[in-house]
Amino acid sequence: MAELSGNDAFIDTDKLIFGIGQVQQITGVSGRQLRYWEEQGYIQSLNQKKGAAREYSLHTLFFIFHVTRFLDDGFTLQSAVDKAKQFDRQLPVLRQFLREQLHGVDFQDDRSILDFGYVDSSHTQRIYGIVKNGETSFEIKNVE
DNA sequence: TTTCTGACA
DNA sequence: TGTCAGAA
Repeated sequence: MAELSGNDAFIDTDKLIFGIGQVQQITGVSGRQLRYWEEQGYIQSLNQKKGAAREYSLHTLFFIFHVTRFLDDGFTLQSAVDKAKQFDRQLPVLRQFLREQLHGVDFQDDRSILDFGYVDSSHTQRIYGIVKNGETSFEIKNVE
């Protein structure tokens, strides 16, 4: 039985690795830049062996993608990296919150309803997240 | 063929 | 940063 590290995901994302060529195709960042970014300590590749072909984790691939987004927004490389790091920090928290508080999703005619369960321990109100016409909102309903 | 390092414009 | 050379 394969062992899943990190989280309880069905796919062991730690085993999803990409070569520098793949990262170039996916993110649009040149190999020259990737090597430079690594040299500057902005990103990290898996095998730090000298002369060996670089490999990047899925996490790093995401990180690089986010950096390019902030770069496109006009940030300097340094601040784009900082922004990407901040974004990275949010992911575990967002995952945990959704995993524990999102009880289900209902699809109705014109809208989707996310069930976030009871508002508090009195169990008198339930809170829902609404997605309708590309807009989102909350709704609280009494459940006597 | 692809990637690596180092170097130059 | 792009690109080129010479070596894995």
